[in-house]
Amino acid sequence: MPTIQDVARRARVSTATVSRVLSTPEVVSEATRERVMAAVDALGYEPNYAAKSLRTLRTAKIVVTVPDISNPFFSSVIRGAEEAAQAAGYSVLLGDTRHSTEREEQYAGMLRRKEADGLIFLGHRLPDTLADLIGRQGAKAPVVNGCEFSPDLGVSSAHIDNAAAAVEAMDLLYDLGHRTIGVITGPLASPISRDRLEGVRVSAARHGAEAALRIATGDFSVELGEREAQGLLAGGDTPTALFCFSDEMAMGALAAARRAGHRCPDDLSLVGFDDIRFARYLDPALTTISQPMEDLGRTAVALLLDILAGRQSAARSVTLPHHLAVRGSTGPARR
Amino acid sequence: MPTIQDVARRARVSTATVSRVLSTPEVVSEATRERVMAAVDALGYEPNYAAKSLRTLRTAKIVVTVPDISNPFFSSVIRGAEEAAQAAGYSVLLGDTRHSTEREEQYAGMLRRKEADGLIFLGHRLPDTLADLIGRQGAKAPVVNGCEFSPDLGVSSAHIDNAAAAVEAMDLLYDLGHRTIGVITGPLASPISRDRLEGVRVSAARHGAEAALRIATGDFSVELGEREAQGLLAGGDTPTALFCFSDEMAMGALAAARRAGHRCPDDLSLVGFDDIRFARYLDPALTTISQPMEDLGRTAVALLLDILAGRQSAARSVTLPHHLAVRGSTGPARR
DNA sequence: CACAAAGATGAAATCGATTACATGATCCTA
DNA sequence: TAGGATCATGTAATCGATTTCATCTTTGTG
Repeated sequence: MPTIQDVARRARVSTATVSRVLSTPEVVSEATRERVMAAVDALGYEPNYAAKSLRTLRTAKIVVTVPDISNPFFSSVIRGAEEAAQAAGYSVLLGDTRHSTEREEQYAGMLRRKEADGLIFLGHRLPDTLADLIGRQGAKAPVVNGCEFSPDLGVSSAHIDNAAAAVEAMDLLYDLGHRTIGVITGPLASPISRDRLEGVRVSAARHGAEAALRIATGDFSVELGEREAQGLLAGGDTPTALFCFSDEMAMGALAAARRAGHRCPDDLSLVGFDDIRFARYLDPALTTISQPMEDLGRTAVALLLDILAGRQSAARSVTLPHHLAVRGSTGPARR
Repeated sequence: MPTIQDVARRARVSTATVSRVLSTPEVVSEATRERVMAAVDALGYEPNYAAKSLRTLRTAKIVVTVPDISNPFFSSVIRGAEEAAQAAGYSVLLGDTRHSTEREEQYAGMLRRKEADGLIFLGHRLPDTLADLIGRQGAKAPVVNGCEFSPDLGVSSAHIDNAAAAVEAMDLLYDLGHRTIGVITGPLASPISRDRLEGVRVSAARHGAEAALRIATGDFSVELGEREAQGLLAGGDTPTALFCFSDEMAMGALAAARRAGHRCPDDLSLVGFDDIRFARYLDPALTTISQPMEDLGRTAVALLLDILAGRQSAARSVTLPHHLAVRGSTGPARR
């Protein structure tokens, strides 16, 4: 691999000039510039990244941690993040934490080692390492939350209005005449779940149906969606509608309902959350809250870049629009 | 941020000793080691990554490029890759190429800049940059293919026996009495598609049904699966079974079939490929070729690590086992 | 007890870039 | 035409680690 020295020698200039040609060509004379570029091309020179990074203290990398990359919601958010990062000259270090605190800490360590310039976390847990960092640097800490909103963390974030979305979903069901409604939440440790649950309660209260709520705790996975739905549909006073906090869980719930002999939407209405690519291909097509997943990723990156550029004094939280996509899985309650 | 100098000063030793304590503690006396570690802890020292990398010429990073991270097959492979990389002390740089040659080249450039030690590509296109590298270094080039097998590229790879898998899928359909069978392939530029198509033809020939094959070209996406299925089901001499080269396309095909009034599996049998997490939750549960997706990722990383460790002289290709998961979407042909 | 071997540590070169400062050449203006 | 301003380029310090080689101490052996 040729170094800047080789290029300098070949072009008969100093390394300083080579460096200038590559980063601030306008201060170099036309003739020299051409000579240097010729040498660069001839040798196939590319600046060594580690050397550059050591000198400039910039890595042009951001870490994105995610509890499970094989979850389509997260992979779509990552996709948006990767796109925006790439466009801004950054690359993405992927951290699949598999819900493990230890791995989260490990990835957070990359910031301390100057292995990355910033970090976006898509889960809800803020690793201790980062909490320290935020304690010291406040809003200047290069950390952004990808889709949850926890005002108390003091971290910028991109998210939708989860409570409002949940209200819309529940309102739809009540308007269709449902009374006894089952809800399968995500892990309650996550603010995203708590916000949605809050929305569920608000809507139920408004419709005087709080006592008719049937709440089960899931974890966003298709497996638990199936199991919890089975539980909800087994008891007496069976719900006539189910609201799942993720499309994956709705998929599981649909399978459970089918197995229990309920037809959707005739016997059971179903609402999901996220609007993953497959939602509309289910049978029936899934009514769901549509989140701008890629945009969440892009926005998170934009927030992080603002911090890295130093134009950010307080934590900002951006609320992106969502909408309720009404499809075939919801229908009037049968009496 | 404290540097190795700060630690050395505080522990009253040279930087060489600090470095030794951290990388080869056994050559340092007990007393010194403790003194140094105390200083490390007190200062919260972490070795600067760029400096280390500059000196050692190792980055402990591998690039994984993928045509579309939001595709569940790819995200599962990536998941396995990330896990294996992490376990071996490497981290993963994610390259979502969005099927763009330009982006592929861009990521390949990371190898030249020593921004990463190796690269795994999950698509089928080998960027020119890498072709050069392989031309120069042969099997020692730190490049591995993630799921396609192209012997002519001279690149190690991890994959299943796609042709054999396709034969099994088709045999199942013929054994169920189907004759006119529709096939929705992936892009024919990809060897993976061509191998599977070859398997399809072999099975058809064996059953004397080559003339009854109906072949459409898809791109692995749910959207094209739907459209191509619609086309196949519209013509005269409608197939009674469909074999799709991805579960996503099968999902689209299922939706198209439903819309066209075919019931699955009564009127139309359906076989997918991949066995993504959702396959078994479709209605009916999808019969499909089950690929060890995470294992493909892990194996690709293992191959790459072998190359990086210098214990690899010729390109190796590892064939992992697959199996045909027979579920509800296939049934006897109605006459 | 002398001398070699083994063990522990330090001094300094090195990796490959960037950049502050110095220098020399050219140009313009009074 | 002298003097400063402007422009182009070079010299060398610097970023923060690792590692070779040298030095000094300790231990072991005949």
